[in-house]
Amino acid sequence: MSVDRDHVLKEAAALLTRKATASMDEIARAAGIGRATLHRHFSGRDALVRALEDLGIRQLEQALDEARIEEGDAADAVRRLIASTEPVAGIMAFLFTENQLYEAGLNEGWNRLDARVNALFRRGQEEGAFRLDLTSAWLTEALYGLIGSGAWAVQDGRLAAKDRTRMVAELLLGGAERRMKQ
Amino acid sequence: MSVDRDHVLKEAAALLTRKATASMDEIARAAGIGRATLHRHFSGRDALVRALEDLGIRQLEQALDEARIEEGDAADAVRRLIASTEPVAGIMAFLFTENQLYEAGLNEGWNRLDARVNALFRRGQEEGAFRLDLTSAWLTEALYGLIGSGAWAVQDGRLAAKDRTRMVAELLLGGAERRMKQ
DNA sequence: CCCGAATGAGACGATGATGTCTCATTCGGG
DNA sequence: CCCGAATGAGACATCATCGTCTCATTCGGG
Repeated sequence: MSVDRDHVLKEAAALLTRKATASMDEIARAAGIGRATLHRHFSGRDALVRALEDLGIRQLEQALDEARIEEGDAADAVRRLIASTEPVAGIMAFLFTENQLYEAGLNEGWNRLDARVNALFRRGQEEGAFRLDLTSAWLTEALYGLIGSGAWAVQDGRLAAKDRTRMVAELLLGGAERRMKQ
Repeated sequence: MSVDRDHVLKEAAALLTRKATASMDEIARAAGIGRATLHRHFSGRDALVRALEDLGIRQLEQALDEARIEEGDAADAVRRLIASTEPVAGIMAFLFTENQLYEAGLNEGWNRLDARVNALFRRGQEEGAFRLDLTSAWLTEALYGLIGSGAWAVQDGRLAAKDRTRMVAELLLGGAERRMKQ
């Protein structure tokens, strides 16, 4: 009987990723519940989006932990990170575009994640694994962008789901890694 | 007196890229005209967005022509392409996300552009300049995504405008180019 | 089995955006 | 200079969505 809050959020993310202007009624239908019930769990659209942000941040943070990005070879850490973002990619794609639309640097948790990812790329640069002419800020930005692109491409059938991790990782790292020989 | 249609579209694109839900009134103000006048030129919001798509496609096509992507070294062609998308990057970022939201493969002009960019990457692969394990479809997707990421990063001040072309091109090509030595 | 809590369906007023319209003003070509 | 075309401001009805509310129904724990 009781509604699974996280399930609702996941359905909402999936729908909003495709159609950012979806109405509360559409979101409710997509989650398989009534509009009234949706309002009982999220006081309004803003609250829903904020909860969505929280879920995304929580899950991405979990992905960062699982990937143990602070350990071992930086390039491998990036590969593990991309692999473990697999189930979060949809929500990330939504939040990534959403964040462009509103003022940036607003969310505390997001800044914390950003710093962690940034640190990973900086570590890679300091260890000599990553190029220095591409800033770690840009590499971070590119990581988000490519994960989003990958998620969309999979969603629209332009990319096989099983290839997503490899395609994103190979493209990003191929550009980020320092070349032995040009 | 007469309103510059393209100028209105550019202002609209700039605003909508930041705030996709901007009202017709906001768009009109941003373009420096009255709401009534905006309606005189674009029968409705849908018509405006469609005109925006046309402008973006037209300008991107022009960028493809200017870059002469069919000529010379494929990697250099990609660099030229990214460089000449500089002034269109904002609109592209908007259209890229917009296209995710609506059903894909709908627009004729867009498919034509897609085919051209795709052909560029395929040519690079056939000429041995690009890796074969990353599909040309994915490289195309990644190009759009990185251009969008770059445009947003510049817009939000996270990336210097003068570095945009190089950052996008280096990251994309570094990943796309076949390595002599791993 | 039974009762309370949670849900779905739908009505309701409020709100904001839309598209159309009018009218006074302004611009620019002839 | 003058007249017509284009514009800006705003009024107006319409429409979609929102958030709240009610009520019948259903689910599940005790």
